Amino acid sequence: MTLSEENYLKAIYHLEQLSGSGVSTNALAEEMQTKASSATDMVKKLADKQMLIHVPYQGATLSDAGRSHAVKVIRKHRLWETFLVEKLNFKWDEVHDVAEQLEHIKSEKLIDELDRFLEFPKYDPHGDPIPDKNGKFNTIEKITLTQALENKSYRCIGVKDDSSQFLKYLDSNQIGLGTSFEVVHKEPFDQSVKIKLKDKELVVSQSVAKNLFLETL
Amino acid sequence: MTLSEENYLKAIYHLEQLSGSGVSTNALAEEMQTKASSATDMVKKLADKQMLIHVPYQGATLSDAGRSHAVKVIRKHRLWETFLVEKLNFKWDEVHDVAEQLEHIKSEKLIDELDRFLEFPKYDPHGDPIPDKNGKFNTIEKITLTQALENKSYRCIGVKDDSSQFLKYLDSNQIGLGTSFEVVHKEPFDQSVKIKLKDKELVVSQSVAKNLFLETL
DNA sequence: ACCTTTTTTTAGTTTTGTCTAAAAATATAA
DNA sequence: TTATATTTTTAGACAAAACTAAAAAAAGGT
Ligand SMILES: [Mn+2]
Ligand SMILES: [Mn+2]
Ligand SMILES: [Mn+2]
Ligand SMILES: [Mn+2]
Repeated sequence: MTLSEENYLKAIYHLEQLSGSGVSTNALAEEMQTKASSATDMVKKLADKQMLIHVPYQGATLSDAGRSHAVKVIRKHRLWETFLVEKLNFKWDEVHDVAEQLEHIKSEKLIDELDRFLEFPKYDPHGDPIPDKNGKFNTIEKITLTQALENKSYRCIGVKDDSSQFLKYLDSNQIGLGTSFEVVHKEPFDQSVKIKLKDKELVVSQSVAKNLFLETL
Repeated sequence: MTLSEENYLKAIYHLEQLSGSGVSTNALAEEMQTKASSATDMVKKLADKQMLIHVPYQGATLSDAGRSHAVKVIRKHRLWETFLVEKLNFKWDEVHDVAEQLEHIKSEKLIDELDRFLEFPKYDPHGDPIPDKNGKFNTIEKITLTQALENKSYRCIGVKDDSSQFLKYLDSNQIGLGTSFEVVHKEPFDQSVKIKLKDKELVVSQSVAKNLFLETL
């Protein structure tokens, strides 16, 4: 698998998770920031390599081999992100781009030893589950802040958007993984949410609310 | 700098160190395990990018920018090798191929934090000096076992050949970095050397002797 | 100096991954 | 159902990095 093929596999895996079904050429091109014709080319190549099934005009569906490889790349990405934060003083908004490079390093021993070195972490710095050596990982149900109820308390356990912009916004408002707060008010007009954390009140927009994963306290 | 350009820069740097002068196209092709025509293509490209000076039919000489970049890649290679051995339970014969991949990861913060995490090591697992952030590194004079004198004692401080084959040979004979021994006899007929280490005597061939770096005790 | 061998460069091709433009298939909507 | 819009695929081109084959330059030997 080349670097490019791995990135496409990861993108297809991601889109399959979101939609629950096959992945359209346009959606894939959009996700990969490229043209539909390029996506078609790669889908055909990956179909040749038995990584997915492609029915022309009907989209692509990962094979077991393709899904397994995608999960391996995701495992590497999340382990490296964890390493960068835990050992190399990176902030959670600085790790993604470097992990995008590191996830393509080829060495089974490297990644398994890294896993051991980090003491087999279950979640990465953004709250995403880390697949183990066999590709298994936790999928606890997470709600977003848009789904939370007034006067109830929650803990932040993940982010849907892991862009540097969003993460820095959270930092500047003292919200991180593990942060607990109470939902004070949900504004019907613009779907903004007022929360109380550490005795401070804060209003967050809908764009923020829908990207915060919570667990009920 | 692309991965390929970086590998060529490293090779040219290496050959310049060995010969002390400019690098011929053939030597470069040999080092890179490729054809002379490919070497010419890349030398021209690197000359365009001001990484080296190329006089047709006269070979290539690194510019300051080229040498500086080569040293940066070498710094990364050696820091990663150190990380693999110190933290991830790799043996010294297992690190090279993985480091060849890791040395191309682009992130200044990554490598400087790795350096700090490893507590600014001065030498890699093969005894090669690690350039610091500014590209400076120790160049202590090293002799090879072929140059050692009878009835004198030495300590192994490096290897010239870092192939897995050679390193495994050393392992199986209990020779590693820091190992001390006495030179018992130098055989004029075939340049083999008999040494005494930990009360055991061992005869090593000339091929072995010329790849072992020593310091006088 | 002249011929031969070796080294280096040039010219043209291949593969991978991208692109634009155009054609074909599918979806939508009057 | 038929026209229109959208999506997807095909066709052809390009850049990077490799290759082979051939031409050109330099080095060696007599
Ligand atoms: Mn990430
Ligand atoms: Mn992550
Ligand atoms: Mn090495
Ligand atoms: Mn080394």
